[in-house]
Amino acid sequence: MNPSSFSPRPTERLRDDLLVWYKEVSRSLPWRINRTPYRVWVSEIMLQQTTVRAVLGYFERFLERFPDVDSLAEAPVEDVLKLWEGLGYYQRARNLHKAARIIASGGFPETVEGWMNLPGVGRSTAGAVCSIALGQETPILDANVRRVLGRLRGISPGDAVRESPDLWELSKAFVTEASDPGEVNQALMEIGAVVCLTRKPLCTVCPWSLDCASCGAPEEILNPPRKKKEKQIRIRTALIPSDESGYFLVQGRDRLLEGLWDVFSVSGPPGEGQMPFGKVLHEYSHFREEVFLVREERSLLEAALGETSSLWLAKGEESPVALTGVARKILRFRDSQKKRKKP
DNA sequence: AAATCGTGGTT
DNA sequence: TAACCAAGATT
Repeated sequence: MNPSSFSPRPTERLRDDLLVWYKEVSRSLPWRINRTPYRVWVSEIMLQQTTVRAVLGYFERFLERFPDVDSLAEAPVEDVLKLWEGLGYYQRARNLHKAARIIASGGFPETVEGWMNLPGVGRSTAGAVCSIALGQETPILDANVRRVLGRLRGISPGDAVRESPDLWELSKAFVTEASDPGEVNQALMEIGAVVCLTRKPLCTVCPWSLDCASCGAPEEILNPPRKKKEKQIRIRTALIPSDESGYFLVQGRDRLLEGLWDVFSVSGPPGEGQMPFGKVLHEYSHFREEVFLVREERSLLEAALGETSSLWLAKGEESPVALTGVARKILRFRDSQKKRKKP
């Protein structure tokens, strides 16, 4: 906490300083250049739980292939997933596509409530789109803003429930009567992304250092350890044709990885007599997976597949369908690769 | 309302 | 290297 001289200025003054700071240091990002509802919406969906760096390339490719909402609506969902391949949280892509078809027939929503009716759009994303693309005084409360405003007012992450009414109200105060509410919201996110860092915030370069209830606070206050839940380990065995000519691909599970393609596998460890020639580890949000790699006669695999719909991907061929992350790891796997221990 | 849903980078 | 983290939404 700040010493006795601590006396935060009114929100309006804080906003002014924030905007001055933002004008000086803001990164030039493609979705900040041309703030149409379509571009802002797509960027906000991609940026959910995803870093700016990871999104940049995807955003450019996506807008080149789908320059407007009509082209997105008309596309098959498989094409959308292929462009999303590797970005994760694939329900975002499916929801984006669904929403595009709704927008294509009914037009873009013009209110927060309207946007929230679209699949994949919650209050924070709706607030971002309405402020950035439509100039409305709509607040946001994403992870950045929750952390920044929580620290400003001394609300620890433990106290700040996900939908803290206090923090929503404070966020609303920042955009109220702002000349460019979208600019304010982006500045709030930006300061969270580059100054008010989760672990070690750069308070010395923060425009609010004299106003912040948490400036200089120890790290265990700023970022208290969360409850750690042990990640369950699941084991699978990927079955790869022994002639090494390629791979059988099958579709992902029900909700997890829906619509993506994976290397044909069975659950559990290799059976008796199956000597794995490799192992691939993969980490998901809430569990980790060990995939043993086993060779089998191609004819045996075809029999095992039975009626299961599958695709054949020749070795070295670029996949025309969207692959899961773990599938791409398996495809990259080479027998020769051996882990070298550091000297 | 706690669980679910991906991935790549950082520490 | 294991753990943590990033412009959340949905059920």
